[in-house]
Amino acid sequence: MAAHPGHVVDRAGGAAARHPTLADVASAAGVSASTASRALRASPLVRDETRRRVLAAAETLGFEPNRLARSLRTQSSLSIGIVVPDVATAFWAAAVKGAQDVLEQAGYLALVMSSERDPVRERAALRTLRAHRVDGILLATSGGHDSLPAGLPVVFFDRLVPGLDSGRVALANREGMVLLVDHLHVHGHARIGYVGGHPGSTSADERRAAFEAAAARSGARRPGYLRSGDAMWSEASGERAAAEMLSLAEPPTAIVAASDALAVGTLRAIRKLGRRVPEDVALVSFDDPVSGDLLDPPLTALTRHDRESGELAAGLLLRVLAGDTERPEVRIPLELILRRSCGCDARG
Amino acid sequence: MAAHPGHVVDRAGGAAARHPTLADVASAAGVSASTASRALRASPLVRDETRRRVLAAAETLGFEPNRLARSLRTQSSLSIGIVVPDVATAFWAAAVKGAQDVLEQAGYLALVMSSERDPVRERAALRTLRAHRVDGILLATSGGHDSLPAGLPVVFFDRLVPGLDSGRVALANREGMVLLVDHLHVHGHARIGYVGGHPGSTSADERRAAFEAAAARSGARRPGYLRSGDAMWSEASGERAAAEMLSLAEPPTAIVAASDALAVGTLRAIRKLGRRVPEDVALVSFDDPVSGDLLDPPLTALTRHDRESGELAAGLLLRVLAGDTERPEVRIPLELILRRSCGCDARG
DNA sequence: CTGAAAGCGCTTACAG
DNA sequence: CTGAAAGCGCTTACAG
Repeated sequence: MAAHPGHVVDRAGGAAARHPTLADVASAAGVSASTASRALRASPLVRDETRRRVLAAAETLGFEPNRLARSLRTQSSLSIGIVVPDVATAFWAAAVKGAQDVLEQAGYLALVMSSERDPVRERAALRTLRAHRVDGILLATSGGHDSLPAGLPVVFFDRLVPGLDSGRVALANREGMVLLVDHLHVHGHARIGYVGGHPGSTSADERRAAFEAAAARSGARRPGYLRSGDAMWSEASGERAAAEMLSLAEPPTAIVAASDALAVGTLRAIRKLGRRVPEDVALVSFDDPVSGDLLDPPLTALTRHDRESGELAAGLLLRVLAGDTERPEVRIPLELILRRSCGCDARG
Repeated sequence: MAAHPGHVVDRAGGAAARHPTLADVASAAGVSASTASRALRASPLVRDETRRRVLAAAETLGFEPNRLARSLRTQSSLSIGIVVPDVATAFWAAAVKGAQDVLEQAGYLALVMSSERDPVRERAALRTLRAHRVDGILLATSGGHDSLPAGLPVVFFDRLVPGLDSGRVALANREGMVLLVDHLHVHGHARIGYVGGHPGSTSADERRAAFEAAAARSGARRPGYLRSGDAMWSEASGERAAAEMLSLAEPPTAIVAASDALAVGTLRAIRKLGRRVPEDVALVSFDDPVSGDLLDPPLTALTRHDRESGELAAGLLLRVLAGDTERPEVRIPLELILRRSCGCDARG
């Protein structure tokens, strides 16, 4: 398959043409490999005229330095691993993009992997990343953190595991939840249900705890008002949880959904039961869903800061790589967007 | 920053601990590096007892073979580059995920980059990928294909450039558009407007051409009925285009939007003008938007096949890498989802 | 300012 | 079945 060393393959043929090497450039320019290397790396040790010759040779040959060889020699891959539960989920897609942008800006290559919420696959991803000798890792963990590479800087984001990291970034889950519940109190609701994320992650646990604390103030806690979706926080699981809650003898008059997908599932459940939002049940969502203002009714929710999560995490990691010894925990503040589903009559 | 060779850094210290090397494993197991390598790679040339000793040594040392060194030596990186306009866009996020899954299944690492729809950045991404010696590329091009690495297998997807590739995958744009327009004809519409994607990409051009051909059959083509959004196919640009169209003296009675974002923008424009869907203007969308069934009104649209695009493209590339010489063009068929925005009274 | 030499961590003919 | 040696493509002290 691959060309045998020394056996040059026809460029027109099916096999890949051999990449020109530094030695090729050097001999074309009539200098040694050392000099060619220095010229390309803009070393001050090389004469201008020489540098020009080397650059010209590199240009005509279409030379692209082999990063693998360079990394091996310099003992630094200039690459960063990013692992998230699922890159195709809107939140992580945006967060990863944000992180990748700041990393590439700084000259790093991002290696992105999905753990599929499986600790085993997360461990496998971490191993692969280690095999590629990444200089650091951005991790939204699904539980594989028992095998964190020792000595490798790791910044946790969205899903935290205090103690083993080089920094942490997450949304202000508690404060955001308080915003939501307090607003429902303003509308006079006392029987408030909760459709939460699957316990075990930072956001699921923090949001739920904050909900319980805030809802306790309205004094109306009922068994069956506290429910959770599945590990994927899927729409379907939110729909199921909401449907069960709404079938109680005394159903809640308002529901807080802990995420966009859960909110959309809840909305679907309410719709199927033939109830109206917000007249029969008010609904607020932690994350603003896609086109949240165009849903029927427009959803009251917290602002999204998806990109920012990734950008901040990448920024922290970069600082650690630069030698900074601080290991801060950063929280991203959220704001309430008033629309119609809570009972407000705000225009979209 | 990096540990100097030979200078072992304290594991507890801030700097990264040196990775154990094959030589470390070999000496721990009391064999040569050659034998250690063979044992780890499951070569039949090594005695069972020896293999066991090597494996045990690797285990205790936490040895993870350096892929960079391996790739350099074997002249095969086992990595594939994927470049798309924007990984944070739902369609590409899903397509990339699909591709990544099949590539990883086959033992490849995916290197994912966004071109931001900029040919200059696309070229830069391709150069980076070449520097990392990827074995092949999956490309949803934004125009940087004048510098395609010669001899490297490239499979185009979603955005095609026939001729220079090793295969192509795209949605059945023409057939899908015909489905949409024909359905509007069924509802009796003769004045049909079009909010399309920015010209220059496969999907924008094919969809528009198909629309024009299909709409011509209803005989009612008006100047001003054919509009385009911006290069990002953004909601805002769709809203603008739709608003202009609806301000015509004789506005269309139905609109076809060439994408989900464009459709959502169009919906927003209609809403702001105080018109009703479908009573005043019917609306159909090429791509089904997120929660399309929960919008007000639920949107008639074509089924999504986001993941599939990536999976098929990756599959084609894998086949090329395995030596297959076919260079097929694959089209993914789309189906119509009838909801309310077209005038049907289907229940969500 | 330039070049010869060593070495990063692997794999793989080659010889035994 | 095992080991010594060469080499993948770079970078960087070291000597001139």
